[in-house]
Amino acid sequence: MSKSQSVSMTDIARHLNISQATVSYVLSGRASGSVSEVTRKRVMEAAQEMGYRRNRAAQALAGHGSHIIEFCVTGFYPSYYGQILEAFDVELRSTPYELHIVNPVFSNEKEWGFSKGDWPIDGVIADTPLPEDMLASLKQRGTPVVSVGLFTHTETDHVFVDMTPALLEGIRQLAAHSRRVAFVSMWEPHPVTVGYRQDSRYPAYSQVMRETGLKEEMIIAHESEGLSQRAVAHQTVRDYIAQNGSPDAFFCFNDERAIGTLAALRDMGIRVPQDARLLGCDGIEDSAYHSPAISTIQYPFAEVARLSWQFLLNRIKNPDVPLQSATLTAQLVQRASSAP
Amino acid sequence: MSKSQSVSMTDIARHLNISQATVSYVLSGRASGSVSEVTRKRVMEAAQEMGYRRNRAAQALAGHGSHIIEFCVTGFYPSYYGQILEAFDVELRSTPYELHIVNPVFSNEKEWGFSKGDWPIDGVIADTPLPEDMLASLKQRGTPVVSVGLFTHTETDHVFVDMTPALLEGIRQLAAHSRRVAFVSMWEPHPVTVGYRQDSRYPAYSQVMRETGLKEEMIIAHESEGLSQRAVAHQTVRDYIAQNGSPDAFFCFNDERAIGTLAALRDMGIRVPQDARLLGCDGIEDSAYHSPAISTIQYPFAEVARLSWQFLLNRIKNPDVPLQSATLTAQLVQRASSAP
DNA sequence: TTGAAAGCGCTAACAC
DNA sequence: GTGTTAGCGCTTTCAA
Repeated sequence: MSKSQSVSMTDIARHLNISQATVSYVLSGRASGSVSEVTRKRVMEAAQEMGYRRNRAAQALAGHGSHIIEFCVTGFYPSYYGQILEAFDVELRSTPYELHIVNPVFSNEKEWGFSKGDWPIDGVIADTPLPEDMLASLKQRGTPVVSVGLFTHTETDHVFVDMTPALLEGIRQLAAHSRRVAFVSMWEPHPVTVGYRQDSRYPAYSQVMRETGLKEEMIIAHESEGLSQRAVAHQTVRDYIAQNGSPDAFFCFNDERAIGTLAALRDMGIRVPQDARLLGCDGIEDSAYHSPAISTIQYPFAEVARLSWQFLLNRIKNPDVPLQSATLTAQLVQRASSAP
Repeated sequence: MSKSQSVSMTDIARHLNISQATVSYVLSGRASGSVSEVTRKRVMEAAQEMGYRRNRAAQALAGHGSHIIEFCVTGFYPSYYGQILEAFDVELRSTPYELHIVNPVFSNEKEWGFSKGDWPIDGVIADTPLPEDMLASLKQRGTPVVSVGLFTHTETDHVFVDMTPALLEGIRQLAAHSRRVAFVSMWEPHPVTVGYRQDSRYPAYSQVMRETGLKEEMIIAHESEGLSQRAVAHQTVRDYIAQNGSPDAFFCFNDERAIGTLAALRDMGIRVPQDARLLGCDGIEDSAYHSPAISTIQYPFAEVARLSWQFLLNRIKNPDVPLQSATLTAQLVQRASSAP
């Protein structure tokens, strides 16, 4: 492995015959008031010429704060991830902080001696529930955590997205004109979880089925190695219909599955919305561009990013503020796919 | 800002009344053969109990290598970014390396004294051309760089994706049955660039227009603040058709613009492929799921990730290997949208 | 088998 | 104004 040829402050100091501390003062701009203009100029020029770049690892080690925000999320694709990441990225653009994306599922594996991502961090944003031990260790060391989305930890700062009202509204509309409303889900119905909020999609679906006296029809399109969510949904729904005939309404766990379902229906010659109606969830951009446009529950990407960054920054600057939490209410977006 | 409460090796050493070096031996697993089993056990247990986590900044500073791979790309969304990022993420999952995503456009701004992303890095993968000065400074310090995709630097290791054959094939097919073939582009035609490869979409389009004697029709759908690529294309193409009547074929700069164009055509009551045919570029997953399915030039995401990671790792381990380069040839994927 | 000590590049308190 | 000095948490000789 090649030795890194970086230019250090010491190099500049030696070159200029001054002390390294002075170089630090100038380059960090911290006590630059107490450095003569002449020296300042010389340092800046030397830094430029010699190609100096700071070493953030050293800076973080010596000083306080790394300006790293660890963003816990389970992938970069599909678009839900892309859109939430983009929203946070935009939010941090005008700050000195930067996103360090970590997948808690894999980073926690102790395969490499220790997990990836053990950088000194100033805070974490969790778009997915954190493992118990990770949460505990963050708490112990006093690292600010904001948890975000549908599965927020209730004991950390959080921005919760409440889909229940929109979910009930949307599924009720589906049910109002249908005999069979299927739920294209990701999982079998869940036992109730603790420590963070329960996913509200199945409960909402189940409630409406009870209200209307319709029978629950679960179509489970799991995560699958090497297959996209929409590909799995496509196939699963096609098989399901072949075996069971078609429901006349589909509520899908997310827009990915809604898109896959739409493809399946097209394959089977079932027209949307005339023969079967469709409701997705998340509000990724794609849902609006399909034909027919897919009705969905709109996740407020930008607002989530804005608010949670505000919470996090607030706590970084002032660790002792009381628990910050907010609830954003997702909206039902009616489009052609669910028109009665 | 709260003082970080982390447990250090020194803490463990003090607790166990041994030297910090020994703790390092055990915990890093480096010279663990030469540490007694008893000591090893005690250290491991203490580390566990006290909640030790390594400090990668310190590790990187003291040792060699940070295991950070800087991935230069200009965003997380739309899906092209998501898919390329996901492909690399998968590739690195089984290694101790991790991706640090940096947008060279913004990271290079010197607004905070220095740019973001000045971490010690073991290598960089560039999905977008790097600014001259960044490239020079990487070269100077001997950091391995692999440049990737359609705009590869020719003087670094690179994995180039050649779209030209597929492009020519696709556009020729479009032209063969049409009187007006428009190019829904991102930019006005470019002057020739140096140092890295020229984008081949306009040249291919232009060549086919010359071959067939058809007139070039450029529809420019720029990047636009706060509007997605497909939204801009949607609007731009709609306006264009309203003013100029409709071409009977559209070659689009990427699938995002193809999706936007498809929406515009739908708005205008122009049927695809009967009245107008459509060809996209990139091969993002979405393109396959639209109706009609959109023909496209398939970017080989997984192969690019696999090959370029191989190149990079190779050079990290052996800095003096001769220039590594490969060309992957993109394939035309014919789907309903361009059926004659 | 273990410990002492130097040093990675930087910050920050303090002395001159 | 500028230099001296002591770390930050870790790796890595070199001695013991």
